[in-house]
Amino acid sequence: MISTKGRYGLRVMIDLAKNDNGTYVPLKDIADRQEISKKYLEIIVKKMVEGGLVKGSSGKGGGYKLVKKPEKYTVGEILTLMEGTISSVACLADKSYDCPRRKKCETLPMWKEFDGIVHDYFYGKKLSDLL
Amino acid sequence: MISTKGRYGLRVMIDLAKNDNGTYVPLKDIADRQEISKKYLEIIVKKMVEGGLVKGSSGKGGGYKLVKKPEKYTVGEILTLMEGTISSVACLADKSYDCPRRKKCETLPMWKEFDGIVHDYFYGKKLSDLL
DNA sequence: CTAATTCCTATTGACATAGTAGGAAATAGG
DNA sequence: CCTATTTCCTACTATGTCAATAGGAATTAG
Repeated sequence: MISTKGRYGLRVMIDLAKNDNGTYVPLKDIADRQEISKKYLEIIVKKMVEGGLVKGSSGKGGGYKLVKKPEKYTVGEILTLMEGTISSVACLADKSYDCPRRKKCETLPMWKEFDGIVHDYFYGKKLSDLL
Repeated sequence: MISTKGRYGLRVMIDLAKNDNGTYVPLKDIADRQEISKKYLEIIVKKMVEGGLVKGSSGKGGGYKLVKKPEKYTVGEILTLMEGTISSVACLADKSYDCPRRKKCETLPMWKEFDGIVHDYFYGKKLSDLL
């Protein structure tokens, strides 16, 4: 299940794309438009800055802006950053985890196939597709 | 993310299907084969009994058995019972929830489309496909 | 200098997850 | 009837995540 981090994060990205006029967009404006607490959005946006999705600028006239064009972002990369993983099962979320039942597990192939579908869907969808 | 309830539940169903000889299969055997604590499986299987997926019988010679043929179960119905919902976002998980931003939400159509894909995948997959 | 804004740390309440523990009730077979 | 086996039931617990809130420090444009 996608949490508010992923859902709100995506909405922030869309908001930034829609209100991009070259300058920085203050978080307060985004919070007002999206009807999400600005305080909570700070946590969300901080992650996005750390993950390199957006750029922040302090001080008056500051705010946030996208670092590339909306068509260059995939929904997948945004969700993966915000959620940590997009995998549907713990077995596949941690790539380094080597399950002892890997070979005999009857469900693993299904989870892998499903994960592939999910991956293809979200990485095939661009931020610009949501505007 | 599918929790152990859904993952283990599915494995119990597969185990029951594979070891179905007309009689009841004791949980101890399933726990041994699946390498999952029997105590924990009790919680899992209890849900499956309540949900009508399997039938339980107490006492010596007791255990659990499927109530229909493996090809009559979909993975979707099993996961939905165990997880509560299979929806990827809270907005869609609770059918009665009427989001005030429903009309202007730019992400909702995507979540709906994605949920459709997930639904089709899991409800199109039969328990018998996993044997 | 000031107002606006991000940046940073800490805290909280509620809930879910992944179990464990102990025993009561039921039942088949001798 | 007795016993071994098995489900059924209630309770408990530790850990973590979620969804925030709170207060203030640092930064910067005008």
